[in-house]
Amino acid sequence: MVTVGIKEVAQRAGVSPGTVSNVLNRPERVAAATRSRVEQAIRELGFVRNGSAATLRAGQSRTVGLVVLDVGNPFFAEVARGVEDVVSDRDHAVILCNSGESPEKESRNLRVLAEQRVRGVLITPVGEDTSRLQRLRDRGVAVVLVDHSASGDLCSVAVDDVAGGDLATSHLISRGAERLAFATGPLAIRQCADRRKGARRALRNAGLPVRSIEDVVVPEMNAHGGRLAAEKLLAGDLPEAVFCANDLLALGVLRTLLQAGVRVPDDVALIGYDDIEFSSAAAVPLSSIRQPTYRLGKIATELLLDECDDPGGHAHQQIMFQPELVVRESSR
Amino acid sequence: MVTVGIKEVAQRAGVSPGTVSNVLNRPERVAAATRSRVEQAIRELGFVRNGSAATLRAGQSRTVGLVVLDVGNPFFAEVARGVEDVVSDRDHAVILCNSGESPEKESRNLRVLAEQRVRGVLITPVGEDTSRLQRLRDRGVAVVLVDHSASGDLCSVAVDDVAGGDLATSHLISRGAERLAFATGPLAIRQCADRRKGARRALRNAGLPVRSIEDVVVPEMNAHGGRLAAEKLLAGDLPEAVFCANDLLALGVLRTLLQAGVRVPDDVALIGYDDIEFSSAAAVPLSSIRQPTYRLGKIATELLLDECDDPGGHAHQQIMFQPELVVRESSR
DNA sequence: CTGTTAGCGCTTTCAA
DNA sequence: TTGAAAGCGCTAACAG
Repeated sequence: MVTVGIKEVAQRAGVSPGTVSNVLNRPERVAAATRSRVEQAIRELGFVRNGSAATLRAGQSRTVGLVVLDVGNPFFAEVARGVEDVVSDRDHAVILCNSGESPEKESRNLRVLAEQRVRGVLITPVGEDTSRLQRLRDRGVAVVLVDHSASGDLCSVAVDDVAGGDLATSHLISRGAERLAFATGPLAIRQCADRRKGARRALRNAGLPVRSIEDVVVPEMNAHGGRLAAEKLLAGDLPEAVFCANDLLALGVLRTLLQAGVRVPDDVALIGYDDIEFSSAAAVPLSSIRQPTYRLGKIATELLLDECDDPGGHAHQQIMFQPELVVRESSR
Repeated sequence: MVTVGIKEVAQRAGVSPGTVSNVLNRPERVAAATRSRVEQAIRELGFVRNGSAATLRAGQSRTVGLVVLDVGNPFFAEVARGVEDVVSDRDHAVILCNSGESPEKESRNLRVLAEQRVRGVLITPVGEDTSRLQRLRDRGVAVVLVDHSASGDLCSVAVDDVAGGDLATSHLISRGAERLAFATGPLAIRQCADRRKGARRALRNAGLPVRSIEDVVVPEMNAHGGRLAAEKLLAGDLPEAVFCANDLLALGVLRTLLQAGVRVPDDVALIGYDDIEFSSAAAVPLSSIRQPTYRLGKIATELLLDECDDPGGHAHQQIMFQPELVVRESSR
């Protein structure tokens, strides 16, 4: 493996290394003839710029870090797609890290990213403590929170879960429901708590008492959790409508209710959250709340790169997206 | 933003920069007392090693590239999780790239990875042409193919789709089916073609004529495609069993059949492919073929890092995982 | 418009 | 066991 650097290219093109660097970084400052001679030499030698050397010298890289709670989760996978699209358009690269909801892993990730001298970090932080992020910023690394709202000194991009809870619940109420249930994972999860808050707001706005909605908390937010929730519901007086904190839960509820001979939506109306691809294919197509997941990643990245490109003129923004109601048969 | 490098640490600890470097890279060669003094200085100053400088000097980085066809696809998201876990255990980082099935984007990705001087690249190539990869290897970058099998001069990790097709079909036959359908996306997609091949092999092995299975090709491998396929089936003589090239397709078929009053599995048995999380939550829980997706990423990464760590002693391996039959009510 | 030059921060011999 | 010193390949300021 021969090493072909800027020097070899310069020699072959009969110019100095500085000129090759200019062709690479500021082509407009090089005479057209010289430039094409250099470009040809680059092609002939198969030269590829050494990014480490460039980063070292220039003091900044062309990479950004992305730290998510779980890459395997379609929500974050879609966010990652948005991030990658923007970053790749701007000729940068993404370093992907998975914190797996562990603060220790998150810290390790952040250290690796700091070592790599990423220009910025997109992160869904594990807890509420953002002091680790503050330290990063002190090092000159831009930070944007994803799916988590910041408080003024940081950019953030999130989706309004309270509004989503309100949207779902208002919809059920508008169909005539007066006795509701909220099937959810642990309320310690911010998303669950916020969606519940929104549900209660909807009740108040409709003039219904808060006790019109019953919380059904299950440990896991998947289909199995949904089955559990449905079993609890079946054991008592069935509500007229059920709002589930996510679609997986809703699919589990749906299936269990149908098996018990309950008709959806005639006996019980149902709505989920996330609008995952499969929801429309459920036994009864599931109403849901859709989040602009791809845009979350896209906008967050644009914010981040803007901050990097103009650290002085940059004003931090906290962007809150509004979720969207998708009505299908399960609550028609 | 003050810059704290190895020199500042050295000064504070009263040692030379070389010793600090040794503490970082070969701590066993440094006297315990000196080492802890240096470690303390590192902590006090909040020193973080400059990865670019290290890479430049050492000639190799601690990053690997991952190029997938679509990060948003749960299959690749799960592969990415496997990759990230291993890489992070070995104190490396992943640079994530999305080719979006475009050869141009793939080339750009590969160039960026080459610039970053990644130690190796994990890739699901867009086409069958692996010459671009060969060029990478000539540069000293290790390459492992993911979900695509290589031919001797490269490592690869894939899942045997022919075996999967055979497994699914043999299962349906063992239930007594003699008239089958194969619902699939375009046969130009390798996975579809291979699964079909497996299905036909199963027929032969069972002594059934190849015409016992009817191909139902639809343009999109999602729930909508499934609906289309089911409508085609309903328009003719219903088969006794349907094998779908993926679960999304199968869910669409399932729903459409149920709506038409067809009982599953009594009238028509059904099996999908991929065993996505939602399959078990379907109106009729869906039988499927499970692939070791996470392991695919994990093993591929281990192979890659092994090759990097011992380029001489490394023997290329082509690993083919066997998929697994998961029987649920839809074909019970 | 092009060439010269001085490092960026670190690793790694080699010598002490 | 530790220190001194020579670059890794590139960029950017400056001079010509």
